[in-house]
Amino acid sequence: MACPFKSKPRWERRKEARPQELLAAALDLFVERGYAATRLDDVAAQAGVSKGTLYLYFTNKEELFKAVVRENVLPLLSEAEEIIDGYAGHSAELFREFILGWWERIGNTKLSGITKLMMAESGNFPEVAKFYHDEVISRSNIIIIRMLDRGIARGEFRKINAVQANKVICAPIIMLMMWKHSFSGCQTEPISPEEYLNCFIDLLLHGLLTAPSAPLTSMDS
Amino acid sequence: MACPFKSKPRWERRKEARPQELLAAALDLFVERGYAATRLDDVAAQAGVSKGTLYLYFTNKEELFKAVVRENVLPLLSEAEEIIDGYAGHSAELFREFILGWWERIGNTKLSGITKLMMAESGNFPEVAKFYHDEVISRSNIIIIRMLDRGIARGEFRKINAVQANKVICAPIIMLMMWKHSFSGCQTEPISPEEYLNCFIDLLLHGLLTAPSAPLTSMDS
Amino acid sequence: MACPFKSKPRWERRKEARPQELLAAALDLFVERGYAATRLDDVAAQAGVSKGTLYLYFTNKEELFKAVVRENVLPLLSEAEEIIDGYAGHSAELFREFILGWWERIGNTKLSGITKLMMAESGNFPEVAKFYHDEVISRSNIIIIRMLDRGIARGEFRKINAVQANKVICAPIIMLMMWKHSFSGCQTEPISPEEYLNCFIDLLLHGLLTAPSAPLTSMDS
Amino acid sequence: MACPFKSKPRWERRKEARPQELLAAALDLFVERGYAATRLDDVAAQAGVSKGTLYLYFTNKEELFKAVVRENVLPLLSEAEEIIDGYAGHSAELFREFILGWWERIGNTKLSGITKLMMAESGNFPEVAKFYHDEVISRSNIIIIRMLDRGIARGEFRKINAVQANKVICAPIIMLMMWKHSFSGCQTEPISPEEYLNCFIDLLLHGLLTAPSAPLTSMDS
DNA sequence: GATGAATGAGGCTTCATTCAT
DNA sequence: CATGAATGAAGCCTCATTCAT
Repeated sequence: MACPFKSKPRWERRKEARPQELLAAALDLFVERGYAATRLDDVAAQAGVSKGTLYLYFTNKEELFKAVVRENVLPLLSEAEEIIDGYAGHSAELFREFILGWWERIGNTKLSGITKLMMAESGNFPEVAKFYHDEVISRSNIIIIRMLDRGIARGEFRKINAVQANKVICAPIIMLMMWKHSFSGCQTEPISPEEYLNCFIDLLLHGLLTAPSAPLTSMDS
Repeated sequence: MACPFKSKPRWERRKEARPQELLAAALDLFVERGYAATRLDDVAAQAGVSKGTLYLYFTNKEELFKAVVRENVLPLLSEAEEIIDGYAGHSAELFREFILGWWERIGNTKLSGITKLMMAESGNFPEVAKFYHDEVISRSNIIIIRMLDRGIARGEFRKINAVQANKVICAPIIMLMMWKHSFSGCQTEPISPEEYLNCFIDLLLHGLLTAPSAPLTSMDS
Repeated sequence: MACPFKSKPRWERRKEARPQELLAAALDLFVERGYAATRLDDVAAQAGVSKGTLYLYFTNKEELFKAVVRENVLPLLSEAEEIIDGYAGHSAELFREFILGWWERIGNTKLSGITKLMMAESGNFPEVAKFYHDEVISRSNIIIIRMLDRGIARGEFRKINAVQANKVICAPIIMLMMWKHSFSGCQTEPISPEEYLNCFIDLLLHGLLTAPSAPLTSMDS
Repeated sequence: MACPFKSKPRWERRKEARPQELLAAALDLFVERGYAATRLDDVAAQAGVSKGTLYLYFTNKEELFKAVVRENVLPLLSEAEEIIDGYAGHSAELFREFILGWWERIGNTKLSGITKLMMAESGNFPEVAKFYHDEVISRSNIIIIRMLDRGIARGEFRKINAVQANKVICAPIIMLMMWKHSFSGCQTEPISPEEYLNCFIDLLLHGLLTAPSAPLTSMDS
């Protein structure tokens, strides 16, 4: 939006700036409307260029979307991987920081819309789905499973099935993103992400029961 | 499914059965492809009628969808409300039965696709979203919150914020439905719903930590 | 163009008549402008319908073109095959009748434009080219080769290589069609097809030389 | 191809070589894809310059094409005219040498693609068609007619209508060029140009019949 | 009631040409 | 001279909705 390039002539700077401007516009619109409902005309218009210009930089809609993901999402995964590998404290604290850090950098950002979009439309765009699955979902799963295994190995977590728990734990995180982009016009009392996350962390770590001794034995089956 | 028209002659029965056949076809296709991507041609074709006929029974795509929800989802909510109100046992057991019963009647059914569809496309169809929010989501929330409050009131659950916990608890349930309809072609190792649900119930009730005494005091903030 | 259906209501007759009207319009425009340069909008407009209607009857441009060929060209090939198989006279006379008959039914018709079109654009539309080659060109070649072999077997033609001669003989026939659709605006003195064909038949049967003894021995190499 | 700029420094040579490089690239692509389907981007890219540069040397696509013809085709016509005017032998031998020489210099060359292209697309580009007709076709016709008249005048050819025969004789020559560029992906057994040409010369000179006395009198009509 | 032919706006993509630098 | 970013008209195809019969 801001245009700090006034000292340069309008035209010369474009080669470098255009892709970024287009990616920013594309991110906005993909997040706002979804993949199928985003018209490339509108992306171009929002970036302040004509329809044809977009095709100078991105082969087609699919590649534009992939570029949005590469530009915005993948770096965050790398960052997360590094942080976790270097962490020294209690696994519960790691989880807490991971979840809150994720919220700060993704959940509370336009990027949450990408997650929502892919959950919503992967079925209709298999190529895009495959790309996203391979580049984002697989890596995300590995990150969480690694954290769980770390906690179990250090005796800080109960011995649970990390692969299953990964899915269960992901769910509230993903859902918080989805709610941000679903029924946003309908929520009488919108979710407070902070309270939601604290509630989630609390439940995740302590469970629901008052007494640690479970009243249900059927769980073992 | 049920056919309460036995007393009428066949051709007349057929006439009154039309809406049911259309609703069944619409359910199938909405679930398979989503709202926007479902073509009314295909709905009519799958129901064995012409496209024009569809418009005799349903004003437009939106009303068709609403009718699908009314026909298939709302009765299940009423049923759930009744069961819960009449339950006498431990709240943990109620939760367990609720979750597994939900899986049996919705999650493991085409109906899960409706949930997924609404999460995915509500943003692009505000009218539909409002309808679904008012008729389904609000009522679902009330059901779960009532169960939580019951557990707290009976001293079986910790004193948590039921409104927040509702969201957190819903999340893995909803996500299990979404995964059934997202990246289904990409999953190298598909989720086992049973294991997932057991893991969820276990975590929900017991939490993640080995010791009941939480190592994190920052939770209170 | 003429509309002899006034007694029927406009709407009812369409189902039967539409494909034919569309095929006629498509033939006209394909012949006039070529494959790539023919816009489906124009085909529809010339048939008096909207763009979308065309797609009710033909999947896409390629299928429309194939249908034009199937409707207009293939029946003529069948007819030619029958005539030749039943012919009893001298092979020179058969050739003469074949060529003049071809001129009457194809060359002097819009259909000549199809031949021209395929020669012109097969390279850019491989799928269409394959179809046309398999359905039309191969069969045409077989027809002419059969006539040549017949003449040789009956001692009426010299013993020549029928496969090669087929190509050589086809050439003036095809070229006459091509000229009709190429440089038609440039021809100061347009070709007279009848004179051209007589000249061709004469040359084909008698050759160019005054004396039957060839002055060139190098031909054998 | 030849580089007559050796006396100049390299960078200046390059400047003057630009049009040649562009023409070479244009020839390649026009021949490969046709007139309409050739994109000027590709021409510029193949010549190693930017798209804008192309417009420094050629006003537009049409002028570029004309320049390709002027550069590559017209010199060959002049050469042919000279050879024929200076020929002393039997007209049959002249024809033979003309045809084989044409094959060597045009037919068996990229240039054949120009002929094919003009036959294919002249209808959609009247300006180009007029240019090509005036500069190439008319002159070619004159050349062949002159050879026929020479043969008749010297008593070496039968007294035929040279103007018509010109067309008939051109046809197999042109068609051989067209086949090189049409259905090239479909040909199960591709044409051998040498055999084709020998067959053509043989038929042209001797005709098809076994006996010189024609069995058909209807030819005179 | 039932039909299904017809519509036409709208979306993705291409490419000859222009022009500021 | 040379560049190459930008344009925008145009073409193929889809699909919710209408309506004459």
